Amino acid sequence: MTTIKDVAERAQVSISTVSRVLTGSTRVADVKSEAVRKAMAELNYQPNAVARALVGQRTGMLGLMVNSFADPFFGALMSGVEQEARLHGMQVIATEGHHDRERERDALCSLLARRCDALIIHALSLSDTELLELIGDNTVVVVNRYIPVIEDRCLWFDNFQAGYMAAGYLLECGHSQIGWIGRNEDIPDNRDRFAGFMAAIAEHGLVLDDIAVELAPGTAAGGYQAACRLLSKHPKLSAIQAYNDVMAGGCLRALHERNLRLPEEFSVMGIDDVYLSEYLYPQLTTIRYPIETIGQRAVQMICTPCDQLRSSESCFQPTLIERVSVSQFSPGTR
Amino acid sequence: MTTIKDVAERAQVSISTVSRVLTGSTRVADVKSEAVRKAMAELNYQPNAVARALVGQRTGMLGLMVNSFADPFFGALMSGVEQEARLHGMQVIATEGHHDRERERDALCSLLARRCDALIIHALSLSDTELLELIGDNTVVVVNRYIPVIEDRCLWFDNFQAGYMAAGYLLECGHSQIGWIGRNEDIPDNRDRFAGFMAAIAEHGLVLDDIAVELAPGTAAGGYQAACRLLSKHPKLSAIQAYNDVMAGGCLRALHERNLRLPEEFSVMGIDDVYLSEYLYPQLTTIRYPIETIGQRAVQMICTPCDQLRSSESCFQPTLIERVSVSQFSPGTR
DNA sequence: GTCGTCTTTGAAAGCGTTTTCAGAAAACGT
DNA sequence: ACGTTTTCTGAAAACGCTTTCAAAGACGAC
Repeated sequence: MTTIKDVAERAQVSISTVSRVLTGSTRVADVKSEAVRKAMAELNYQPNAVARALVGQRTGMLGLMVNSFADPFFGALMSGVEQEARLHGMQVIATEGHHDRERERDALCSLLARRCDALIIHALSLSDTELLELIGDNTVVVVNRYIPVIEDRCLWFDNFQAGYMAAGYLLECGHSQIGWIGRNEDIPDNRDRFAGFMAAIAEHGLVLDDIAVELAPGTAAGGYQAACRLLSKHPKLSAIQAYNDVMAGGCLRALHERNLRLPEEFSVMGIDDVYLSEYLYPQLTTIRYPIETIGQRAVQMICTPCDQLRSSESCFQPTLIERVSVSQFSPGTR
Repeated sequence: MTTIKDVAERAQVSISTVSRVLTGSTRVADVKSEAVRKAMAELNYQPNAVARALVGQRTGMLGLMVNSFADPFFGALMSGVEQEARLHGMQVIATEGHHDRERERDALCSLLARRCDALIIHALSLSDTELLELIGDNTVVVVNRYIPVIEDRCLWFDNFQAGYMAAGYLLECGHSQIGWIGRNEDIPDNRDRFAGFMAAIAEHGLVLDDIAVELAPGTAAGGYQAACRLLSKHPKLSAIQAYNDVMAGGCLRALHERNLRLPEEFSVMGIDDVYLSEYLYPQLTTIRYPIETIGQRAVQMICTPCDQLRSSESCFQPTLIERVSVSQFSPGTR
């Protein structure tokens, strides 16, 4: 690798001068500046970002931790983050937490050891205390999670409202025999969505006993299994609300296998509005989680000076995306 | 940030000694070693990876460039890479190329400037020459692309065979009026898949004129549009082969809108076998592109000493994944 | 011609590590 | 007790860069 020294020698100047034309911090005589530029081009010189980071106390790297790269939800988050990061000249460095305490801890440590200028974290398995201890006084933005002590560094989604809105829509469509397919892991998202869901149900005069509930892993396969159990146990159901779109996808498969006409005979609703949901059949009616926007916003919080950052909500609100998987309840069609 | 110096002072030893217990390179007296360990714990010391990288000429970072994080195909690639990288104690640092020459160049330069120990590159827009010039003598693995000069650093997929296999399967099922939905960008993947497709068609005694072809952007929306055009222009079609699963997904939507019963009345086939395809309705019959495996293998090529690496194919072969979107052609059902 | 003011430059310190080198202390053999 | 190894340790150089500091020139004013 050619270094600044090589360039300096070739251009017959000191390394200080080369550094100056590199950073543009100080005026350099035109002749020398030109010579340096020529030497750099000839040697195909590329400044060593590692050395720069060491002396400048700034790596230009943005650490990002998500559960899994393969999940389209996190794909959207990462895309939002990378786009905005690039705008600010930052490089994303990413790890997977895999919803596992040890992995999340390791991943975070690795990011920290590499001295990222800031971290964007989506962690589910670490406790608030552990997380806070790990991040120390580093600049972070925590997405999809609300931690009181660092409220101003959190961006989260109103999961309660999402569940509430979903149930509300289903009820509005006339469904009263509704099933809930949730995750069997006790994570806040699941709790809040279910709580919102139940709140709407209760407001409507129904009680928990009217609701069929099945839990499974938060995957399509999980959704499929839960739906199968639900359908065999509760033949009178006319609609299912899934924890998220991916589980709803599995749920649809179970319904198709039973040769139900969708949405005429049965309605399904998701939450998240991931990439996938538009291509399911029927296209999934869902609640939008603006995760890409959250990613962009996280980067803005990090890269924009406080005074320029027009303050806005930290809690993102759900919006209803009406596609075709939910229809009015028509008694007796089934 | 606490540095090695702080630890040294606290433990009453020189920084050399601290460094030694850190790296474990030399024996250190038990008393001192213990003191150092204690000091590190008390100060919550984490060695600075930047400084280590500078002196050690090794960053422990694996640069990865893909088209887009949000695309499930690349999600799978990234997942494969990260898993294997973690096994080897490497950290992934990723960028998006967005299928754009400038972006790809910038992304690569950024990775190079950061002195990644190796690069895994998926680039479509850069020419072979440009790519070779950029990478210089860095360690790289190029995925999904064959560059003769660095054949031994390439991992690619037999796209021709994939197209050939797909058409073969469709023909075997009795279809003879087949449509092709391709990408309107002239990329090698598209060319090769189509060439393979046509080769099988020709072997079967059919000619190009028997084939309906429509091109569109390589997205679900593109697939949808192309399918709409195809169906209105060629009413006698009984099957469509799409460039990939995502386009096939859009294609299915067009078919559903026309109220065709699938797969009885119409068959659709994809290529890639991404995450998505299992949850389409009907579940997509496709050709598997083992992209996650390719990602893992790329890391192995980088991290495993040559002599230990049991040599294996650089060209990955497609396999047929029979799901339900393709059925035997039965004349007159439509 | 002398002085003060700018502009431009190179030397050197420093960023946080690892590693080489050589010296001090301990252990060993006779 | 003495020389010879062996073990352990700290000083210092190095990695490639930025930045401070001070010196050298250039220039104009008097």
